[in-house]
Amino acid sequence: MPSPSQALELENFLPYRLSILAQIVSESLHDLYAEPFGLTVTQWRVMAALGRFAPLTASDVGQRIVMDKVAVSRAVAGLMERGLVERATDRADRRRASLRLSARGRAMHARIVPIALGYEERLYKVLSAEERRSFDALTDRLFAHAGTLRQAGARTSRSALLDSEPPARSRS
Amino acid sequence: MPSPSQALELENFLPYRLSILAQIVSESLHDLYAEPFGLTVTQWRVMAALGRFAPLTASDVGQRIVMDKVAVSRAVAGLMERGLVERATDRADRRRASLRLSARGRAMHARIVPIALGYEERLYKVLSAEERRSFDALTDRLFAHAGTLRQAGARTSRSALLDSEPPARSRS
DNA sequence: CTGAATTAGTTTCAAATGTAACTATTATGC
DNA sequence: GCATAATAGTTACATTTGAAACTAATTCAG
Repeated sequence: MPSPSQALELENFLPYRLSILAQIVSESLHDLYAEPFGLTVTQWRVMAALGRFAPLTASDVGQRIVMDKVAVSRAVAGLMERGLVERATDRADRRRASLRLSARGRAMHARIVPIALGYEERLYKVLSAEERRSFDALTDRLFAHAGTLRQAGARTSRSALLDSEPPARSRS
Repeated sequence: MPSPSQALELENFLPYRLSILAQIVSESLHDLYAEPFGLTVTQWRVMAALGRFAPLTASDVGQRIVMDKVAVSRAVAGLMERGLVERATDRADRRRASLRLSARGRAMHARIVPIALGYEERLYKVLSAEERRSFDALTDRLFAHAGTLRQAGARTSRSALLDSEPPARSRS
């Protein structure tokens, strides 16, 4: 078996494959909540982050969902306009503001979660339970490894996601 | 084991995981070719498609790399300006134009391919050969299944990718 | 304390992207 | 053949997105 890799076979090229798989999945899911709830993908992710991890600052949200602070700021602005998110300025440090879902936001969140989980469930149906675990484990490792590869010579190094631990507050 | 899924754990939610994994991989790769070659992600994908599948029309390219014709048109315009791609109008059907890499384009392509494959190789190093095959097979199935799920109630149904067969020319 | 440096978050401006309209060419129905 | 429809591709406009500048508040050095 000579030269194992000389030609770039796009259809077998991992970055490309991941990209289109992620894209079709993300769009499919968006199709389910966009119209009934009027949320963009980023807005939904902010809501999901707040729904899961109680009060968070905008920066915390950004670290959670791998989104820069500008994107978070805009998504939050839109959500606050619609009364889905509440902001409370931190009295000790008035630069910060902790965010949480409002009652309306929680209600909407509660309606979307089953839709999202239902889609995931349908998608996963094509895999056996074991395959599913295997796939999760493999993506975890790929993700961690991709992060370390990126360190070597990258400007932005914001990583540490796929992680259920909070990102370690800078101050105690 | 009661209610197997009630809360949405973002960090374990497949669409989210796929999305950020694809994002970090795509960005890491882009870091490698963006600066030296001055290509956007879409331009590089067009070049990759042309590099692999000889002469293609703009529509063919779009089907190959899952990109709408406007995006292809713009990427091609940029590539032609730089003399990386050549266009030849089809004499039989003057709406069509077949695209191919120019000599310069082929030279650049030849320099980028090893970089791309090298990145893929480094990324895959975290998996054993068997895990790698397994991961590929699982993504294939997820992809195919995601496509069928999307059919049911989707406006755009452009699928059929991850496939090395050409997308069946409309005319013989 | 006072001034430089940090940090949280927003706003501004430019580039990228998507949708819809448009041009040019070919196919189809009658 | 001729009007209508369909197809390939581009252009125009409106929205989204990202990078950098900016505001406000806090920390840190001396």
